[in-house]
Amino acid sequence: MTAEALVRKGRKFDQVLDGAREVFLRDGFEGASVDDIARQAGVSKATLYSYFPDKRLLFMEVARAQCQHQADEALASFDLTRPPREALTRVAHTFLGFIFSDMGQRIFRMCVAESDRFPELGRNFYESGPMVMRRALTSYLTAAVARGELRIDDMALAADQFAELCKADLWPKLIFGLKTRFTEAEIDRIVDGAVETFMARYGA
Amino acid sequence: MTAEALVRKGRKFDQVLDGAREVFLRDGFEGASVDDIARQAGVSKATLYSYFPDKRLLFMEVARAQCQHQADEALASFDLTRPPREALTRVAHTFLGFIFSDMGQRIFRMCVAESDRFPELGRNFYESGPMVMRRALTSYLTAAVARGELRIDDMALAADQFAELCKADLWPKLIFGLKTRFTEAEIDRIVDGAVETFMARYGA
DNA sequence: GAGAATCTAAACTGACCGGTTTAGTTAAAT
DNA sequence: ATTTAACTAAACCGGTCAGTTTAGATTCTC
Repeated sequence: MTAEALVRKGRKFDQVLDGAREVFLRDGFEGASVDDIARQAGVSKATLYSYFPDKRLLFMEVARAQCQHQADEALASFDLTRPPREALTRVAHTFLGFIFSDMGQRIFRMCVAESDRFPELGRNFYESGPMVMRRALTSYLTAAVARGELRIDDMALAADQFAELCKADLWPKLIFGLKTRFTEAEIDRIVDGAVETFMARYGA
Repeated sequence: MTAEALVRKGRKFDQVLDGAREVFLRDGFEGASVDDIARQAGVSKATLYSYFPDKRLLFMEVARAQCQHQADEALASFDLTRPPREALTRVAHTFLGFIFSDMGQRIFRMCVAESDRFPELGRNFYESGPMVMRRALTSYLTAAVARGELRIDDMALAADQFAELCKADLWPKLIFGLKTRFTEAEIDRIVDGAVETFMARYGA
């Protein structure tokens, strides 16, 4: 008996989660039927219900795992030692690459839509979304200030401002369906503009 | 026969729209049942269906009207003649006052959630939401640049950046349910920070 | 290979929902 | 006062969905 057997009672646990993720992300919470999920997972409905007491908890688990996964991935490529313009440009591209991805959008949409039905979901997403970005940026900014490369009084505010600057123009267009993808040039315009504005305020 | 009788065939048209708005904003598109709407509107289901061929079109009409109404309201108080710090601070407070309102939030949530089911909805919201803000700001910035109070190369980018700066920190917390309202001090911190950063970049 | 745990397919329950219909009532126009 | 347009309440239809049950098949363990 392995350790996780206490939680994952059977061998098809992962199949269920994978199928649920796929269908939930495609159709949303209400749009996804449990029969669809079971079919997608290649599992009987009874098996699914032997793992999760109801649809709501299955959804929560999918969302939680997905947020976790993305937070980890986002944190992977951070270099605290580079000078501000370079580091910020790089962070911005990573950040946008994620929130503009199909997966990132779907998760955002789902969290916004369902976060009053599932208050935990919103909090969870915030923790492993905006909060991760803020922490990563803050620690970089702190290091850069210590090196005398930046001058910042309110570190958290500076981090949040930079994140917001990166979304200018593009994010609303994406989220409300006016565009579905952007050229390198469009992204560079925003990122360079964000870095420029940030440096104008906080550059040493 | 009045002019609007061609469109509003009967006397309870407004009742239906009012009831629909209330229920849709409270429960979302899927969550709202037509029976609920009819009950809330104080109207029979048959009457409701005599005005609108189906639930989807009723929803679209409610959303359209609501977006229009808010766009008009937002544009009311703009003073193109004031100096940047004052004008921007004022715009920021108006802007935040709206997007932080209960109504503003609900509409945003609804548009995000349903804008792949109803592509028109997203576009409509964008036109009478972000786009209105951008146009208003752009025209102010243009005037201020002409007066020599600001120096801006990409007007649209500057406008979008300012709007984004105003949402730093607060907006994600609100939208993901970490907080439901903010103190004056919390808002001032963000608005002042936004104006400061904007002026650092674009001040003449 | 026996027994226990896990899984399956499919039928079923009970509830809800969008939309229609019916038979009759209220209000407005002439 | 009569006609006509708008409205009502309630039953009804076809369909979907979450969740349960059943009877049996598969897989794992020892």
